[in-house]
Amino acid sequence: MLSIPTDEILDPRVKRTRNLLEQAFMEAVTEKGFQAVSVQDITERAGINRATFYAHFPDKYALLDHSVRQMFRQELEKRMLSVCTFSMENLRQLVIAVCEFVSNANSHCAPPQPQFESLVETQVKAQLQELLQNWIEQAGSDVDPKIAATAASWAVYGLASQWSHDKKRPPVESFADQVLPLVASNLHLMQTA
Amino acid sequence: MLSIPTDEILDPRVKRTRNLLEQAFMEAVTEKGFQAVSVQDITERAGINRATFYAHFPDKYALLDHSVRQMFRQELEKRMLSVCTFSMENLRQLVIAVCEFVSNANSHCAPPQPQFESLVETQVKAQLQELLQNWIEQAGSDVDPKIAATAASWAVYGLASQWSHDKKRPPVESFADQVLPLVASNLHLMQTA
DNA sequence: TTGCTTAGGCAACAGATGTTGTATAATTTA
DNA sequence: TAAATTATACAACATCTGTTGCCTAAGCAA
Repeated sequence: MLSIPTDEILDPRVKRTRNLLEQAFMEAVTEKGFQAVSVQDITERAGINRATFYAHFPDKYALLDHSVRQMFRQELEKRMLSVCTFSMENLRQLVIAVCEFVSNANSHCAPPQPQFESLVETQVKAQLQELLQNWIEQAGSDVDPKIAATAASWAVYGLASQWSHDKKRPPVESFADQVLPLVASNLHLMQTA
Repeated sequence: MLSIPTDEILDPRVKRTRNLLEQAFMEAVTEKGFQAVSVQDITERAGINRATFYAHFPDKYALLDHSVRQMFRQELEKRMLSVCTFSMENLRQLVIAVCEFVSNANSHCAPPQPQFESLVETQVKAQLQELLQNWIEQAGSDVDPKIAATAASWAVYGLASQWSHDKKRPPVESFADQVLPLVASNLHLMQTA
C-alpha cells in the first residue's frame, strides 16, 4: 500500500496512476453500475496492471470511498461552505449542496444499490459532521457540539437521501426551506444566527 | 431465488436450510469477522451445498441483511415497542434499544468494518423510520410525518452509533436522557406526550 | 551525471464467486 | 397412495480476486 494523503507531494507516477484509475472507475460506474464493475474492468480501461491497483487501493470499495470524499470536498469548496461560519442561509446552502450531491451520485447508479449508497453516505456524513461541529463550536452554544453535530449531520443526510429517492420531488430550494427548521432544531443555534 | 416472506408458511426444507445458514453465518462472523467470512465457510459449517446458498441469497450481504432485520424486529417485539404509541418514555426506551442493539452488533465485528455497519444501519433505520412514522401519524402532528420520521430515525441511529463507538461511554440510560430532547425536537411532538 | 529508491508491468498462483445442468429426495396436492 | 412439484446435492465452468516474485523504468538526490 502506498501513501494515501491528498494534500501532499506525490510521485508523479502515483498521481498519474490514481487519476487514470479514478477516471476509468467513474466511466465504468456510469456505464455499468457500481455492482457490475470489477477491478479488471477498471484496470483494463485505465491501461494499468491489475496488481498495481492493489498497491493503491484494497478493493473497489476503497476507490469509491476515495473518489467520493474528493468530489464532495471539492463541491463544498466550490460553494465556499468549508470556510464560513454558521448562519441560517449557510445551513440552507449546505442542505441544498448535500441534496444535489447525493441525487447526482445516485443517478449514476440505477437501480438503487445499497452498497454504493452506503459508501457515499459514510464519506459525505463524515465531512458534514466535521463542518457542523466547527460551526457549533465557533458559535459557542450550550449543547455538546459533538452530539448536536452528529444528530444534525445524520438528519441532513437522511433528508437529502429521501428527497433524492422521491419520484416526484419538489425543487431543492423549497425542500430546503421545508426542512430547514427541523435541521436547525438539532443544532440549537437558531437564536445565534 | 426462492420466496422471501418471513411470516408465511414455508416448506420445512427451506426453513431448515435457512436456519442452518443463519446459524452457521452468525458463528462464522463472531469467530472471524464479517469481512473474512466467505460463502464457502458458511455453507461448509451449515452442511449445505454452496449452490443451494445462492438459491436463497444473492450473496453474504443479503444474508446479513436478512439476519439483522430479523434480530432487530425480535428485539423491538421483546421490548413491546412495536405495539405502542408515542410517549417520551417510549422514545427513551427506543433510544436505549437501538444503542444496545448497535453496540452488540458492532462488538461482534472488531475492528469496525464500514461494510458491516452500513448493512446493519440500513435495516435498523428502515424499521425505526416505520415505527416513528406510525407514532407521529397516530399523534396527529402538524408536521409532515414522513419527513419528521426520517430526520428522527437518522438522528437516533447516528447518535446510537456514535455512542457505541465511544471508548469511555456513559451508561445507556444517562446517554438516552442526554439526547432525548434533541431526538424529540425532530418529532415536534413534545407537547402531545 | 550517477546511483539509489520506488512505482509499475508481467506472470502465475490458490482460492472464492456465481452459474448451470442433471439427478435425487423431500414435500405437497389430489 | 400416487403423481405433481420443488428443494437440495453434486460436479463442472468461466470468471474474478488478492497476492507474490521478479524485472524494468521512472523519478529523485548527491
